[in-house]
Amino acid sequence: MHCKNRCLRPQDPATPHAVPMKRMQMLKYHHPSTPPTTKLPFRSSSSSPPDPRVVIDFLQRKRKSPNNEQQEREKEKVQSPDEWNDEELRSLLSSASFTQTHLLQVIRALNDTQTALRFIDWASCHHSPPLHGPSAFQTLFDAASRRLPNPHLRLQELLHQSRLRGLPLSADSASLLIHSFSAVGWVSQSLQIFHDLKPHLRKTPLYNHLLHLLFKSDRPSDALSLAHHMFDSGRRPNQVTGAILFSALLKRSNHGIDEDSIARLVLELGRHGVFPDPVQLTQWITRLCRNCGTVKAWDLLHALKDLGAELQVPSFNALLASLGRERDFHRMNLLLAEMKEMGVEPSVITHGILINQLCKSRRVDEALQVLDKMGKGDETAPDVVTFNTLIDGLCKAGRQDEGLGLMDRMLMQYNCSPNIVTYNCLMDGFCKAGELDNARELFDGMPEQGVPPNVITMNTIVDGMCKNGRISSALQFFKELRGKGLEGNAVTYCSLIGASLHVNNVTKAMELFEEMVSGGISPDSVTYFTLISGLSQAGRLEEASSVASSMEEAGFHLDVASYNVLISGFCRKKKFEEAYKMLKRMEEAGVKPDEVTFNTLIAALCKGGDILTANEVMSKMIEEGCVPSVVTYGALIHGHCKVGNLDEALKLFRSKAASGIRPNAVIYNILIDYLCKGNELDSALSLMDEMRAEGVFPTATTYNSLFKGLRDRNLLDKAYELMDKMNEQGCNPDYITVEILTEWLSAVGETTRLRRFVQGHEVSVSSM
DNA sequence: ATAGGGTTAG
Repeated sequence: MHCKNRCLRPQDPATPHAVPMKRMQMLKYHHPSTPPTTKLPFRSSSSSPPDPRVVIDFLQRKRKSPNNEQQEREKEKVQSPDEWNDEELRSLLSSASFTQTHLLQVIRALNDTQTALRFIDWASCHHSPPLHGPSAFQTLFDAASRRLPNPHLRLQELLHQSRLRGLPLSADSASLLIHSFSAVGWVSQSLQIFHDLKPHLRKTPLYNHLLHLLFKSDRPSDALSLAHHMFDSGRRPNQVTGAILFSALLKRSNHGIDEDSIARLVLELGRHGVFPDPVQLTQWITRLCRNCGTVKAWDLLHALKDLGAELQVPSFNALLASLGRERDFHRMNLLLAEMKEMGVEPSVITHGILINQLCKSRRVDEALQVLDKMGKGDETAPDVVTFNTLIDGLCKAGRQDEGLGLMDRMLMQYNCSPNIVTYNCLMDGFCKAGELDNARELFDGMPEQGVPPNVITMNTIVDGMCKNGRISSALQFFKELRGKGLEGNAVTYCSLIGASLHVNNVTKAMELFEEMVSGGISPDSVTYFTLISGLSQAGRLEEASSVASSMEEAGFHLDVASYNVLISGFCRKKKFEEAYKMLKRMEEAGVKPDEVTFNTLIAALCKGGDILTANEVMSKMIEEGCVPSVVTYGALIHGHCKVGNLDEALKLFRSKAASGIRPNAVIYNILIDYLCKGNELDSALSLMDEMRAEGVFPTATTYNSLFKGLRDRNLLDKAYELMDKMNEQGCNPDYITVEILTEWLSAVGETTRLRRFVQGHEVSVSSM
């Protein structure tokens, strides 16, 4: 009786000891799915099984001890079972009750792997029923994994032997091997084992282990594919799967991966009842909002809600805040209604988000109403952040006095102490309103309230002083605080530099810049822009260009606005070559010229009377996908006026107005100015009427042009009429208005009317 | 929840 193809025949004369590899790979072992059909003849019917100990002794006694060379050679081969006296071993194991279990006991008890392998091979052929190979190897793996040190090396060798025999791994063997290999970082070996495993043996815990391994090995996208593979093959995730995926995918290091794919994964887990905890869900929502927009986050939240996930206020808050940032009040209201319906109580944060949104939308009174609806003295009571939001809102709406009042109220009615932010907001409000003294008073009171000023406080006041033209006070204040240990930062210097440039004090600006850099404060992109813009406007293009170079050297890229400001500077100096060079540099740097870039060039060309080239640039503008706007046509209209072609200017004005481009005050002002200069005062006046009829309010510039025209013709009464209109309309005269009228009205002895005008009273009635 | 800029036509 031969066991062809199923086992190695011990009597095969060609290969008594070493079996060629090809033959080896043909070895087929007994496998549960392919039960042996052949019955072996040497089964005895009798008696109890022999003591496994006896078998073990036999196996070990009979085993030849091969020399090292032989051992090396034989490693790659399945050991021939011929080494034992076949008949003797057969009779030893012939008892019918010597089962698979006993065989495994024998294998387990054999200390020596080589002997064990030989025995497995023998028993797979000669025993009846044949030994089940995968189980035998599982026994070997199990034993090897317990022996220290380096069980993984022994397991690797055994795995090799198992593969040589074409044996599939049992689920337990695979799990054991994967655990051992992954513990020493053998990721691809672990994956290979998993891959070779029959799909029905790939159980959830094994998936979990590999998912964990892949994340630990910094292969998040592989982990993600494995997870998707898991779901696709119908394997159910459990809580552990969820715990691994949720926490790993929220880590900073795993932020590169596709959010969509993650969202799908979260949903898939949810379908199996595995949900992120409320904190994780909130983090997901925040991240989805930031990276993919609120719609994705909205969908996820609602899908999870439908799947029965536990939803808590913070998750809603995250979504509400993001909807607020997008000004999506409709969805905010829907979500709030849903919360109410689900019985999720809004928290202080929820109310804070609402208040913040209302304030940012300039609806401060409604925000104050929300405050009144909140609790007092319980956990739904407004906190310092709530008050700060409101105070800031009031200040930004120019209601800084009410802000101050609210600061008192928060302490008195809510027992809530103002903090540094409260003070900073209020001081900013006073500074922006030009009430520097009030700001200073608050500042001086801070230490005794136990709220020491910080760098934001300093910057707020420094900027306030700068914006109110008090640069030397600002410098003085800065110096004073430095003496008290407060250090400035890029923002401090930015305010000071910007203000210096604003008053054309380039020397001071550069000095401050030097001081800043030598003080170890790195300029940021805002500082660079401030410098470039200020220097360009001051006509210091060389310096501006060199700052732009340092900006690039510092690793910042110039943005469109920076290039535009430089181009505009060169244009103002009529250095068109330089302007075009800058345009080229900009394009080379990959920054696309925008509407402003083209308008700058067109305006400069028009100003120089080169309408032809201006039109060419406008064609390029359209080619590049930019749409000419009111500003573009305004520049061209100005160009036509400039070269004395008022008719062409009006023609363009009419045609563009007809095609739906609404002229603005600037365009009317240009035309009115040139009409006045061209002695067409009546047309100018009727254009102003038209302007009003179109809903465009005349500005001081409009009136200035007309006053000049009227003065040249000495049309006093018409001037009084306009002065009244100006007052009625609430249009403040600027210094030019005052200059023209002062000169004209004093010359004709009508200074009273001028005074009344400046004070805002009616001037045309002569009974004064 | 707080601080600095935002370019073009009169």
